[in-house]
Amino acid sequence: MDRLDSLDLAKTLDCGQAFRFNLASNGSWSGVAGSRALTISETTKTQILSDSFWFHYFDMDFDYESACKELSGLSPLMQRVVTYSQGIHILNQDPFETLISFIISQNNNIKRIKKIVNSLCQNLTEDNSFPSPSVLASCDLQTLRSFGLGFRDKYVLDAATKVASGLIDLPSLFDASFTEACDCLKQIKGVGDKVANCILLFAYHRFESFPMDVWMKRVMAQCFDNKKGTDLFGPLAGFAQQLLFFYARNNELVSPQ
DNA sequence: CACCAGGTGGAAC
DNA sequence: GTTCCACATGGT
Repeated sequence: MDRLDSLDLAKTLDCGQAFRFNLASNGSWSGVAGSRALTISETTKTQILSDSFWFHYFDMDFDYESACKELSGLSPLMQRVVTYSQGIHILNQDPFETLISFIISQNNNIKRIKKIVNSLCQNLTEDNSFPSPSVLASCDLQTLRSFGLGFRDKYVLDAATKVASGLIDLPSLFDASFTEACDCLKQIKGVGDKVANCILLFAYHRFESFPMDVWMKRVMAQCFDNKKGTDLFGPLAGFAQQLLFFYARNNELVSPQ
C-alpha cells in the first residue's frame, strides 16, 4: 500500500496546524516552512516528497492507515470523523516557528493568525522565511505591535528572548519527557497548557498531546462525556484531536456554548 | 452595535 | 485550590 495515498494536502495544510500555506487558483498550495519555500499539488507531491526534508515535514514515516483504522473502530461517531478527516497528517514543523505561531493563536482566529504570522515574516526577513529568535528578540514592543500582535507582543518578545539567550533550549525538548517539555515551554509568558500541547503535537510529534481549545471543549463535553483524550484514544490522542477539530469546525457536530 | 476567535496571566476569593 | 476578567484586533 502506497503511503502517499494517506496524505491529503488540502486537509493537512488547512486544518489549523500550519499558518503559512495558501491555496492558489490552480489548486496548488504555496508556503514556507522554516526557510524553505514550497509549492505543491496532488499531482506534484510524489516528486516533492522524494526530498527527505519534505518527506519528514509531511510525516510520511507514520502509519496513518493503521491509525485511521484503529480510531474508526472505536465508535460510529469516530468512524464518521475518520471518514471525513481522512488524509490529515500531523506535520513536523519547526519548533520556534510553532512556538511563536501558537502564542499568537491565543484568543484569536485562524484567518488573523495567518495574517499576523505572515506580517512578521515579510517585515523581519529578506526572504520571507520565519524570523530567527535573535531577530525577534531585538524588536521593541512598539515594532511588534505594528505587526498586529495586539496584547501578545510581550509574549512573543519573552519567547524570543528566552530562546535566543539559551534559557530555553528547544532542540533538547525532543529528548525530554512529555511533562518535562510541557513545563519547560510553560515558563514562557503566553504559553499555557493549550499552547504547549499544540507545540508538542505540531513540532515534536508528541501524540500524548491533546490541545483543548474552545472547539475541543465543546466536542469533549457534547460527544465524549468530558472524558480525557488520552484515556479515549491512548497513543493516538494527538492525531484523534486533530481529526475531531477539523470535523467539528467544518460540520455541525457541536453547538456553541 | 455586540460578540467571537485553536487562551493566558494575574488578582481576588 | 478555583474563579473572574482584561487583553488588541479584525471579522461577522
